[in-house]
Amino acid sequence: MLETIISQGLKATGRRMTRTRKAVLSLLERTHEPLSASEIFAQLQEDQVTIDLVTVYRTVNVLKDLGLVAQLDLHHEGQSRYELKEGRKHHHHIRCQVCGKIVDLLLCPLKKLTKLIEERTKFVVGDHILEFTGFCPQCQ
Amino acid sequence: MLETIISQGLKATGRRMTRTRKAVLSLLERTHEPLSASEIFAQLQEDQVTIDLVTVYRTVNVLKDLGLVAQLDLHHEGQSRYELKEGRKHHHHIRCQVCGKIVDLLLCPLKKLTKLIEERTKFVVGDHILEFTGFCPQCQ
DNA sequence: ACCATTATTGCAAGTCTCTTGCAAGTAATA
DNA sequence: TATTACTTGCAAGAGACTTGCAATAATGGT
Ligand SMILES: [Mn+2]
Ligand SMILES: [Mn+2]
Ligand SMILES: [Zn+2]
Ligand SMILES: [Zn+2]
Repeated sequence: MLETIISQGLKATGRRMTRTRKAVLSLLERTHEPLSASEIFAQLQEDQVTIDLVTVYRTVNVLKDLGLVAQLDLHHEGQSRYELKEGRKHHHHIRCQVCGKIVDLLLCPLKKLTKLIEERTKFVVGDHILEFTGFCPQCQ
Repeated sequence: MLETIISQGLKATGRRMTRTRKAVLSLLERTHEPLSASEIFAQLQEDQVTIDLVTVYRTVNVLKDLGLVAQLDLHHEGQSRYELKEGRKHHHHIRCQVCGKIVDLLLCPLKKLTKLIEERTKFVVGDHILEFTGFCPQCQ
């Protein structure tokens, strides 16, 4: 169970499992789009969970430190989004530029390209971001 | 000449070529890395050009509207960067996570993938962003 | 070259996302 | 249950970017 896995990660780094961390985790677990801090905050308010926006930021940063959450900076959004990594593999996203809907692209075409780039640039390639925008079926 | 091309674009949209716009353009023209607004501001100060940071923001937005400048949102940078599109083709970037150096990748591997994504997601794909991070030759 | 028109600029203030300081609250361990 | 130290909420701050407005300057016609 996710909460158990994460409790271990927290404990291993001298941190504690708390009411608010459980609430953020459970929301991320049942949501299938990456959420921004303010969206997490708003949804938890709706769920009658007492939490401060500052705590949301601190919580997603802890989860990111533990490697349990990915932080996405989508083009021109001006805010980060967060999604659970646990149990999902590396992937990318496409976002509708009309309604904002975000869909997982369960692929990554960049393994070979990375090698080519390292040869050409003499960089050691670490990470990459890849994101598509367009019009979703409803907004065409 | 670039300034002539751009004067036409400005005029066609009821805008004017000004001292500050010339200064920003000439800086972007002679710079080979994408610049942030504050970098443009700082460099112009150094060049003895009197300009306000607000005007830099307004200028890059005008140039973006005219399709003459690309706005890049690099991962976790927290600020946008701008580069001239005029005379350069679509490409992507790699950034050194130590020193911040940004290098052009004169390639784009995403033509075929776009078609696949449209089939799978039923989105109409518009644009994409692709960026690599890593360690440049000096910082390894 | 001058004037009238209207876009542009600089300054101040505002917005938005995200971070930090600190006292009060609470989880973990014995 | 008592101790310890991590976590929280509130207030304040930082940084990127935007907006309101009066002063300034580019443009086009004379
Ligand atoms: Mn995803
Ligand atoms: Mn470039
Ligand atoms: Zn990938
Ligand atoms: Zn591309």
